[in-house]
Amino acid sequence: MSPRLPVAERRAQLLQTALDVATKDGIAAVTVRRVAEDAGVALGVVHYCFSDKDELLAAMAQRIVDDLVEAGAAGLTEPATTPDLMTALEWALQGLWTSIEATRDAQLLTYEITTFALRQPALRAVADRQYQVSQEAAEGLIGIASELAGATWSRPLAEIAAEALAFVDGVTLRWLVDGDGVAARQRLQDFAVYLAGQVSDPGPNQPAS
Amino acid sequence: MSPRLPVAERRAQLLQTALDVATKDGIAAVTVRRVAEDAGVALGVVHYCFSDKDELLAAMAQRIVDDLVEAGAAGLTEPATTPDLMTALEWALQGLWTSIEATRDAQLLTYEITTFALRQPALRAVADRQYQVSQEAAEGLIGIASELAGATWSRPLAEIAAEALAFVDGVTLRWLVDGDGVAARQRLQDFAVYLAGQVSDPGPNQPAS
DNA sequence: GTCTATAGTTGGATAGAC
DNA sequence: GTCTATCCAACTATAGAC
Repeated sequence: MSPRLPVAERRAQLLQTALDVATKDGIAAVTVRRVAEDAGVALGVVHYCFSDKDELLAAMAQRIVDDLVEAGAAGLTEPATTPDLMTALEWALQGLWTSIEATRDAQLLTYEITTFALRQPALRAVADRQYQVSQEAAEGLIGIASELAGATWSRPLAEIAAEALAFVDGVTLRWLVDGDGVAARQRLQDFAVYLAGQVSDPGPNQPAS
Repeated sequence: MSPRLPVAERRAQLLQTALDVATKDGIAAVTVRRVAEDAGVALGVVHYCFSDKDELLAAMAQRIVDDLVEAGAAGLTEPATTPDLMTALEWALQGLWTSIEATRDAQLLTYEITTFALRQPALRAVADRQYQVSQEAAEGLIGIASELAGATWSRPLAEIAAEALAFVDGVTLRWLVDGDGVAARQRLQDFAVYLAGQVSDPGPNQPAS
């Protein structure tokens, strides 16, 4: 059925198939059989490319984190005009939310991966790295927003970013349950106001009052 | 091995065993076999008490939610003195955190249940109810704190509580990964400061300056 | 009414064919 | 080097014994 392929290409194909399955039906639906079937290869081919199921899951988790890095970097394009801090933070959070809302299943999957990784000692590093990457992305996003506005934080950027990350996580999780995107956006808006207050120097660009 | 028992008692026993398994090893470890084995009964007994595995899982989710209600109610005891708003909010959040920190596995399980329920159309109501209950608990806790201080919120209590709930969720999730309880407590402390600013009337009891 | 013994399904892994 | 055919373990569910 499927033509003979070098192992590296097969691996990539199977990894993508596994991610498709997980995104669509959850991590519990990822079985060696299901992946083989969806990819159109025999069962054993998966075990030829991945020593066991755990290696496949670890590769999936790694890919998701890598994609996160890429998406985070892509979202950090600077606008032409120079906004005040609150406007910059609103842009950052609303832009972030737009991409979250467009990838519901992928968001749900990241929470599944996190809890899954926390239960499996072998995947502990995956969860750690997931947050490390998210933390860096948050610092990048908030750092750029404050640079645009020329503002200076009154507390370490890392801690500001950690709080923002926690809030976005919580808001996203609730949105996954209640589906209320309007409420989620409003909560992020409120949080932008809070963040904008965490500065020692608000920068040169102040909003018209 | 195990003596004959009326179905209601068996059901309660098996439900508790299932929760113990899930708390210890995750929801994926909850199999009909494992529950039967840990409870010391034959396999079929579980199917006699629960029509199928889904009913067992649904019952587990319901029990967790019920326990949440109970724990929330228990935490709402009023102290003797009358604090200012920020002190009251700190008490509320730090007390909440103490109970979260003491039940790490149970916290992880609630996130697992949430994502699990979101993947299973039949359990959709479980996730909804999980948040409904949490929301009510949050409103209760924050409502009491502000009543103690005699403060009046500038926005609907429901929305204040929703934001606090989101933040606590996010902070807890991260703590599950990085284990940094000190950082978590500090984040909740910062959030208490934010909340204390969300009033139209801070109440009669002001902190000594 | 309660529990046991057994059937049938799905899953992970591997020896060996090409 | 790549893939197929097969094995064995673990699971859910039920028919029927006590």
